[in-house]
Amino acid sequence: MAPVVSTDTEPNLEPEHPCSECGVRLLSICGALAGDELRDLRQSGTTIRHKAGATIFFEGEPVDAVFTTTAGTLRLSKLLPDGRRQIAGFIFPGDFLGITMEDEHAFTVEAITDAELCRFPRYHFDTLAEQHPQLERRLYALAAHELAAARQQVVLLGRKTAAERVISFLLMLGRRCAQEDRMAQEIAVPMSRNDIADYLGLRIETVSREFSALKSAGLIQQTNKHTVWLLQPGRLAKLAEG
Amino acid sequence: MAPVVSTDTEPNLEPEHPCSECGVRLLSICGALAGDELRDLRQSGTTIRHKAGATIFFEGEPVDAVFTTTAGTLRLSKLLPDGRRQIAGFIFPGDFLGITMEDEHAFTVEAITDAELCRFPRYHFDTLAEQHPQLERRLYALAAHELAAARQQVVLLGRKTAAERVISFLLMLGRRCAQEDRMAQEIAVPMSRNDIADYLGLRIETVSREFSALKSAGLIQQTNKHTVWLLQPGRLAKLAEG
DNA sequence: CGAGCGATTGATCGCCATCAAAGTGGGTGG
DNA sequence: CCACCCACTTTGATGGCGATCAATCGCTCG
Repeated sequence: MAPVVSTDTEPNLEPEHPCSECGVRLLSICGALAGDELRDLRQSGTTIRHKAGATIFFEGEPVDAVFTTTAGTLRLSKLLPDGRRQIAGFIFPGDFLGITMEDEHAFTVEAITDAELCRFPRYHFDTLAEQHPQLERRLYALAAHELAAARQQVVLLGRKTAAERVISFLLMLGRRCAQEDRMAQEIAVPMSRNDIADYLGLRIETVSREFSALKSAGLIQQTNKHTVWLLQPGRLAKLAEG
Repeated sequence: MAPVVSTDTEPNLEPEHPCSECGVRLLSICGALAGDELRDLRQSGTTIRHKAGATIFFEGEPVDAVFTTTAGTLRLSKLLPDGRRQIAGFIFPGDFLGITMEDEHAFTVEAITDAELCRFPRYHFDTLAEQHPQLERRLYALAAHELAAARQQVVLLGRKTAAERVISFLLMLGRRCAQEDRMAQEIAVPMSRNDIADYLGLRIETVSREFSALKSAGLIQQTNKHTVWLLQPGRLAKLAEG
């Protein structure tokens, strides 16, 4: 969710080290480490792969590991007893998964697309964090970022109209792929209408209608269901805030 | 917002030290420090008082300080351009105010009741945090806690009905004053109906109606507008989740 | 080509917002 | 001490946005 903090310089790393090829290392938690510390972390970590739709962990399960996402998109969701579902956030490559002090997961995490993660046992990760202030600092920065994002979502859900929610959502996705604010921007929308609806506190039909309205207003354009062009980012940004 | 982490032992502290009398020290960020470090922090800090309704800082202002709340209740809010307001959270005595990596405040903070805070210049606080891993760790724990709370609010706003929102809100307040889960529990509700409405993503009339409904259902009881008894916590808890 | 699932579009409903008016209580000044 | 005021709250009547119900479309895969 958070457009993650990046480091300025590439720490030394022997070329054959598997993490050296990791495309998201510098974006994620691992960027805070180098050399021996990274080797420590790596040795405790395993790469896990999940098919689209698979569950990484369920709400209520014990928190015994943390993760770094290296590929794919995940969703963080919660079910009410009667089946209503709310998605609290999406997790993209480079995002860290494991900001909590609780013993149980408060949310379920599932793969939206095929996904790949690095899994680190929690006890080992906690120890490492205690030994490396810069890692702890990075964790704090990530937590602060996630908190800001969650509060933005609170504003969206509490006070925005359906149209504003959908536009805000597209702009948020756009910010992730942002290469200079281009006039027209192509953005990937890996999640289904259902996921979007459950993220925005709407029903699938409403999301669909809002997409259609944006298309006929000439504000967006779609080639297929998972690719959207933002045609007028400036106007969209205004509309997103009411 | 977060029922804050507490330490087990009271660190040594010379009796005449002003912080030694601080009722919330052990609950807040300062509990991570003792002796010289606490003196450092204290020397950089000033006590500030605000009347009910006063603004501590506005959204968009530079973040040049962090705060610990020692008395009173604050609200964290954001205005949309057309005047719609969303309250992202309430801040109670002991709560830390300043979890961010941004240069500008994302939210406005105002005093709901007369309030008292300890104000610490940011540069000094950041330096102190860098020098004291246990302080950084405490900050991380607080951030993780706030994140969990914010995501709970996301679920509330995205998927709960008006009745469920009001009940969840009362239970959240109840958890703050929780002395054993008593059969009937008295809770303080320092904020106005308007604040409650803007927190729950509802209008004031709806909040009022839901309070009335809970009263006639025998689930709560009110002596005055700012005191509520939870008569059947168990049933309320069930109703809060749908 | 047909089955099946997700997405779209249309018709109607219901919850909560909005509009309106009356009630309540705390504070101030006479 | 009381009368008045004003802001907040409560209650009632109506309306609208988004949910729900329903039908069709369109794509993917067998």
